[in-house]
Amino acid sequence: MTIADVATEAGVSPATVSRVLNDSGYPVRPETRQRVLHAIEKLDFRPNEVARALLLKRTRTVGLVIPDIANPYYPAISRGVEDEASARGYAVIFCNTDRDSAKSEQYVHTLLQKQVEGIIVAGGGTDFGKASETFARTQVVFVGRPELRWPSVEIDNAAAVATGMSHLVELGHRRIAFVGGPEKLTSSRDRLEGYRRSLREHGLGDEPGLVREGDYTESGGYEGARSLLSERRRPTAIFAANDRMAIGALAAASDLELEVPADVSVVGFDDIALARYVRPTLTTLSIPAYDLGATAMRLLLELQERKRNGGAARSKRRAVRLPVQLVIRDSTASSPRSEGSSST
Amino acid sequence: MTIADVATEAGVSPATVSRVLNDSGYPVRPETRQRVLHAIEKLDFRPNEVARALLLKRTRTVGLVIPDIANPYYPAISRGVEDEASARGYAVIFCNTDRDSAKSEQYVHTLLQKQVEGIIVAGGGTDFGKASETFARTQVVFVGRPELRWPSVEIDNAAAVATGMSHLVELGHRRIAFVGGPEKLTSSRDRLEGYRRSLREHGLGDEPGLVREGDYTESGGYEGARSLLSERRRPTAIFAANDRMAIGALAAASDLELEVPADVSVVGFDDIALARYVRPTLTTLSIPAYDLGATAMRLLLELQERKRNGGAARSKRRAVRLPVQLVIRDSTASSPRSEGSSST
DNA sequence: TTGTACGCGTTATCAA
DNA sequence: TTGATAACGCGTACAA
Repeated sequence: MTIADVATEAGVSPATVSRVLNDSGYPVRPETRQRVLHAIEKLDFRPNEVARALLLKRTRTVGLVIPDIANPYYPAISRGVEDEASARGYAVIFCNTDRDSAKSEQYVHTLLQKQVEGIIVAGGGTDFGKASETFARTQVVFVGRPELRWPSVEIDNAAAVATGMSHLVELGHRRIAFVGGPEKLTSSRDRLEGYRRSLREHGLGDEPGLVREGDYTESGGYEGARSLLSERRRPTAIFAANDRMAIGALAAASDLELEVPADVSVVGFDDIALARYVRPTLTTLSIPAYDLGATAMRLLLELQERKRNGGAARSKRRAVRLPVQLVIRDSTASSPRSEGSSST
Repeated sequence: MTIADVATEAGVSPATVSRVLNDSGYPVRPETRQRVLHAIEKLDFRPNEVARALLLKRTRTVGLVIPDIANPYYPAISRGVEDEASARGYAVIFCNTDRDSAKSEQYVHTLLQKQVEGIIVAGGGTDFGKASETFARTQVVFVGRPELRWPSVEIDNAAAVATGMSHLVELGHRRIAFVGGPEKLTSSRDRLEGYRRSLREHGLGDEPGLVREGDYTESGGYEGARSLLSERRRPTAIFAANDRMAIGALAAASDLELEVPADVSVVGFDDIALARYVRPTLTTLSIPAYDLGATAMRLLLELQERKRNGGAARSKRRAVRLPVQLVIRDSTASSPRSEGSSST
C-alpha cells in the first residue's frame, strides 16, 4: 500500500499523488485532484511517515526523559508535554531513567538514533555522562533543573519555600522543622537553601536539629517527621520538601497521636492531586507541572524552528521561570505556642 | 554523518561497515573489522534508525494508548510497558485520549503512519470508531478491557469484588453499599455485577438504594458516600469501585463525623500508592498494574514475532488473566451492628 | 498541468 | 573477504 498504488488506481503518476497529498498550492487540475482523492479514500491510503522522515529529515517525534512516571510529580508534566506535542502533530517517546546514568545515556543514544527532533529532560539527579556531549546535536530543554549550558523551564524553589515559611511565621510559628529531599538534587538543595535563608530573614536562627534529609517518598517523610516529633522540644510546624513526604509526615503525626494542625502544622510542596484528599487537606506550594511541560514543549519547538531557519548562532540560552503558588488548606494553623491567636 | 563517512574514514565500502555494525557472523577480516571499529569510534557514529526502519520494516517502536497518564492507575501500567519495551530495544510512544473518540482515532492513525510494530490500548470507555478496522494491520493488545476480537490482558473484576465482599461479610457486615464507576465502562459493569452476585450468594438481597454511580474520581466517591451515609438506615460498609472514590468516601465519612472503620468500613479497588498513606489506611484490591503492562508488552512482541514468522493464520485469540489480591488494612473492621465480635 | 528521475541512509543480493 | 548495486516509500527539481 504505497503512493504508487494510489497513482495506478487514479491513473496518474506518483508525483501527482504526492502533490495532492501535501496540498501545497502546487497546481493540480481540479479534475485530476478529485480522481486522486477518490483513489486515496478508496484504498484508505496514509503516507508512510518513516519514508517521509528519511527524506525530509523531520520525524515529528520528540523524546521525554524522566526519572519515573510512577512518581506523582511527572504525570502532569508528561501530560503537558504530550498535549502540546500532539496539538502540533508531534509524538512523544517516553523514557524512565530511575536516575540511573547507564539507562539515561542509553536512552539519549536511542533517541538520537531515532532522529528525534528534540529531547525534554525533566527531573534532576541524573548524570548523562558522555551522552551529554551529544545534546548539541539535537534540541534539548530541561525542566525543573537549572542548567548552565542548555535552555530550561524552571520554578524558583528557594523563593517558593520562602513563601511557605512566611505563611507559617505569620501564623506564629517559631520552631519550624524541615524534611528535605536528597542532597544530590538541585531542587532539594534550593528548597533547603530557601528554608535556611527564610529562617535567617525572620530572625529564627538556624538549628541543625530541625532538619532531616528524606528521599522524596512517603516513608522518608514519615521517618523524618517521626524523628522530629519525638524530640523533647518538638517543632510546631514541619515543612516537607514535597507532598509525598508531607503525607508521610501526616501519618507520623497521627501515629504519635498528635493532631494536625492543632499540635503541629504541615506544609508540603508540589500540590499533587491527593493533597486535597488527605485529611487534613494539605497546605502546599503548587507547582504548575502541566504548564512546565507544555512550556518546555513549546520552547523546544520554537528553538528548533529557529535553528532550522538558519538562526544557528543565536543560541542565547533561555531559562523560563514559572510562578509557584501557595495553596492554604487545613494542615496549617496558628502555632499552639503563639499567644494572641486562637487555635480552635 | 553517515555510513559512507565511516567507510571513507576506514578506507572500505559502506557494505563492509554495515556488516561490522550488525555483526551477524558475516565474514569480515579481523584487521578490516578493527579499522572500521576504529573509524566508528573516532566519528562517534550511530546508524540512522529511520533509514534502517524504512528498509527493514522494523521501527522497534510501539504505541501506548491510555485515557490519561495523570490518572493514578496508568503510571504503573505504563511503567510496566516501558520497562519491558526498553529491555527489548523498543521505544514507546504515549497517547492520552481522555476517552475521546476523535482523539483516539487520530492517535491510532498517527501511530500506524509511524509504522509502529504494535499498539497497546489500556483502559476502557474509548470508541475507536472506524480506526478499529485498522487494528488488523498491526498487532494490538488490550489491557484491562475484555475484547472479543483482539488479544488482551485483564483481571477478573467480578471475582475480585467478590473477594472483597466476602471479607466484609466475614466481618459481620450485612448492609453493604456500593459506589460504582461510570456505567459505560466494562470494568465498572463487571465490578457492579460482582457486587450484586456476591450479595445474592450471601443471601443479602439486592437493595437498589445501596448503589450509587460515581465517576472514578475523589469527588464522585465523596458525593456517593455522603449520600449513602446520610440515609436514615445507613450502610455499615461501603465498597468503592476504585481507590480514588474510596478516598473520597473517607473524606465524606470524616465530614459527617463518622469514624472509619468503627462506624463504617470502606473498601477500595486498585491499591494505588496513596492507599497506604491515607488515614485510616485503605483496605483494597490490589491490581497488578505493573505486571499488566509488562505482560501486555511481552504478549505483543510474542504475537508479532509469531506473525512475522509466517504464522499468520494462527491468530488464536489470547486473553491472559492476572490475579487480584485483597490487601487488608485499617479501613475495614467488624460491623458495629454485629454481635459476638468486638470493634475497636 | 503532469511525468521522470533522483536521493534521503541503510542493508541484502550478487558479482568479483 | 570485499565492493557495487538495488531497493525501502516518499518529495521535489527538472523536463515535457
